[in-house]
Amino acid sequence: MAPSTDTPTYLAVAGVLARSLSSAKPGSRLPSENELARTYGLHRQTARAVLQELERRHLVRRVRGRGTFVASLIDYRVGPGAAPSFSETVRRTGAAPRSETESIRLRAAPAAVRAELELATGAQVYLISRRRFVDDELVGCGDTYLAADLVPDLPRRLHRSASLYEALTEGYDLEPVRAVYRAEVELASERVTRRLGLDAQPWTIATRGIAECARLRRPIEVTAGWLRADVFRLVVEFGGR
Amino acid sequence: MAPSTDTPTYLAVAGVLARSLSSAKPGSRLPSENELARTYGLHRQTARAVLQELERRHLVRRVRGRGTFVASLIDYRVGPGAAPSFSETVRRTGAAPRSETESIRLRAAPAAVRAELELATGAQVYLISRRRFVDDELVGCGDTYLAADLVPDLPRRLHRSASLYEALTEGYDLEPVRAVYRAEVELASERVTRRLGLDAQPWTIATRGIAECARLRRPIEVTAGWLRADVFRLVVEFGGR
DNA sequence: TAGTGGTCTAGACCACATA
DNA sequence: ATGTGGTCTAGACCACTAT
Repeated sequence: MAPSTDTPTYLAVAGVLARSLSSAKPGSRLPSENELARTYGLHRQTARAVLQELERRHLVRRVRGRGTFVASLIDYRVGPGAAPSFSETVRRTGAAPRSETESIRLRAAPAAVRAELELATGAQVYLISRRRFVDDELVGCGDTYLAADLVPDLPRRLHRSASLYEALTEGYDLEPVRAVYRAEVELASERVTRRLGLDAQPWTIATRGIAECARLRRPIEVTAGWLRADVFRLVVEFGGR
Repeated sequence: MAPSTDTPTYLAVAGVLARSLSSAKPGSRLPSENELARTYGLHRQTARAVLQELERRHLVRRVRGRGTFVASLIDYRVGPGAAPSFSETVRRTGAAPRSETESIRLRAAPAAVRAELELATGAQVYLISRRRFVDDELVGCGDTYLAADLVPDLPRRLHRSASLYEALTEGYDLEPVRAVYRAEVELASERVTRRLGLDAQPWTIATRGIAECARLRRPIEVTAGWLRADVFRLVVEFGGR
């Protein structure tokens, strides 16, 4: 409240709140902008700056009409051994992962995918669009391209909330294994922003992978995914342990 | 200027500027907040929001008293083969890297470092603090711990702007090779924030590595580094190409 | 309907960099 | 001395979510 030194008021208050947040329960609500302004004797815009600073640090998430809530970062570990699994990553933190198939569409393979899957010109692929949730909060989305001839009748056999991996292994005897994997931190495109239900383009962990089937000795799927970078933290590890 | 639709003014103007930025020369100056307000007929705070939005997207960097400047992101590629070199990474983009030794201090090894370097209790290490520049802009900093017995007389033999790697290979016949490597995106600590000369804690790519010497068959150095995430972009790659 | 966060204007003072 | 970005108050309207 009293800016005794040169450190700005909103950073001072943010520091106070930040310290108290470390022991707060994820998902619990913070004071609103108006409450904060009242209790610290600030203008609403200054109180707002406090909460925005906490949001910038990924300590809270704010949603219009509802409030400001304590966030908890999930480490998204990437190593030479294995590409990370969304569900396992989330479950390890004690939260509840959920994946939902938005749509399954049959279409001619785009050129890039055709090259990666070693398909002939005009070959068809299934494009499977999915959304990822943590504790029922939408935190990511992804697309998978599958050579259509390998998974006949897929739309009927993959239901909305089923695991794609399980469908492939158990339904089609395909055992996808990651051959190429790439992850980077990037600003969401407008399309991904819309899919995530956000206004402003969020930073994301963008992944792209090609999986092969050992039995068939050929690449069978291409996946691209985006996870909100204010929910997941990219961690890379080589060697050690 | 005219909010014909529901998309806010500051995002509309930011979109216009963002498109024009893709063909702008990195380092060149954007209009100031006041100029922007004048040309678009906005209040200064709204013009400010425009430039802050561009900063949030890492398209520009702003510095108090000087102005807003076009930024250029540098990919910081990490793969199973090799840990990236700061200098090579920067040089490949056509920019000018520079590393500067801030200080070299002799001290008892901290417990964590002692374990990683397999040193006896009370063993001494050199702590070398360095700063990283791109085109004379401070973009990172780092610390290196070296077992003191391996590099006698180091403070006199490593000058301010020399390469530490070259000093080790040519001056001491040590050939450090990365054994363990870890990179993650994290908010800078207050200490790192100060070293980077910033007010607000920036997001950084934080790295930590242990290097061994093949000849001696033992770990010889521990390094920790922080690079501004609005200057570098973390990219991880496995397999392929 | 009340409360939340999101946007915008008006106007002020400040610290800092440059000339 | 001027211009830059950084902070702060005052007060307004809006869209969205809950009840």
